[in-house]
Amino acid sequence: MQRARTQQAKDQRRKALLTAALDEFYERGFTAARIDDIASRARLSKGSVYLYFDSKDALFTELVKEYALPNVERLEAMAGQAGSAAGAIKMLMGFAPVLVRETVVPKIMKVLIADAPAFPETVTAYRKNVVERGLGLITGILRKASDSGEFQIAAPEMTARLVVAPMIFSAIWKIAFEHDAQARMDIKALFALHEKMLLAALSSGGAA
Amino acid sequence: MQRARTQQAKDQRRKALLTAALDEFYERGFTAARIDDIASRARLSKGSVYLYFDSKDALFTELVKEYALPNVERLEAMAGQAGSAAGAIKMLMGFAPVLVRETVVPKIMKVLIADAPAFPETVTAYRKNVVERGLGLITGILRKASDSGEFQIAAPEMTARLVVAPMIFSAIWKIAFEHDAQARMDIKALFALHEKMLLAALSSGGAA
DNA sequence: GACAAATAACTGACTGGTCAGTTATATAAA
DNA sequence: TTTATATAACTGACCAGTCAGTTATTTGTC
Repeated sequence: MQRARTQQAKDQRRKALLTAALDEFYERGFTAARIDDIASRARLSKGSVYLYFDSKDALFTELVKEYALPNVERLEAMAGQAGSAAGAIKMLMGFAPVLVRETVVPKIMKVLIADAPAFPETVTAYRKNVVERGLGLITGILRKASDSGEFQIAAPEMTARLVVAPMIFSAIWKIAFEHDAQARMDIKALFALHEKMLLAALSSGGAA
Repeated sequence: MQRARTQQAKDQRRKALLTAALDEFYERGFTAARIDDIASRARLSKGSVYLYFDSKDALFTELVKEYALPNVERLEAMAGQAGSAAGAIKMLMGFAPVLVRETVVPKIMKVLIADAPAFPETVTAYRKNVVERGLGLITGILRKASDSGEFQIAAPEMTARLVVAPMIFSAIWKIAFEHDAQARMDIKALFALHEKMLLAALSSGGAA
């Protein structure tokens, strides 16, 4: 095996190990996942894993830490661009299928759900830094829209959760069922409908 | 130890083992759960588990099988009573907090999500017999409402998924986050709002 | 009703296999 | 030649599943 001498090369190895770990944790669960398999996926041997991480636990917690933020930041960047709440919702509903189908988010979700009791601090950190922050973003948009008179929204925090719920639903669906091709779902259609119904509800005062 | 000599007593032991297994699988995950611990929870020794079940795997699959149906049936019974789609939705939204807080459904969900890849047939069976059947029930109600002119609903299957999404959302929230008291959510309020917004969207033609 | 024999539920020590983490050795690079 | 990186053989803890032995309960006999 060629050696990673530069810092850059080492970072690359580290990252390869993290994605390998995510895939193994995703497919087998934390306990059933073998360090040996994670190493092979990253084209290294087991011993080398311990050059980059202290333990299996460390692999897990650093994995979540590393993959957590980028997607919220992406979301925040997008939300900043939209002028109205309606515009922000449209943007979000366009982004949702990408989030579910093309990002690592559903995998992280599954891994976190599955092993929440074993890593309570990691889960709490994820909730605060990613979930609550994402919800807060949407809540803020809704509250602003309510203040400006665009919509009437009595409970923006709750409404934000309802905005987000179909994302969780479709991520879970994918995770749990879509290894079976028969169960595939038209996620774009789902979010197109969600957008329509949401805007209809908001503009007819359904959240007032 | 008192012995289970009658069939009834044996059924009771079996059931005790299944609920013990559910709790252990829920808290630790399938692989990390120890048969020894499941046995202790049911006040038996490890060896006795194998008098009632062939293997750890069997414990899992029979567990899901046994706990799956009753809740759909409960739902179907409730849905049969409602006259209108609006009535059915109100009923469902009243039942949802009970389902999330007081039934075994979120635990089963978690266990299934966590170990889906290890038990693909069990998961497929669950999807068909429980999830699709539950969704089908709601789809039917919506379709009937569309036919009778109560609401206009272009895609009842998709709409049904949006009706259900907040149930999954709150179940996942509970599973993942609520070991931390700080994260507790007002589920009743969530479903009250969902009901309002849903009915607003449907009656203003948001799903047409 | 008392006792013995038969039954079957139950137990826990044991086995075989697995796997996280360690370490002695090899080798690429400088 | 020295150093850092990688490897693979190794160790020890752990646990699913087994089975020989134990004992609660029932059944048969007097």
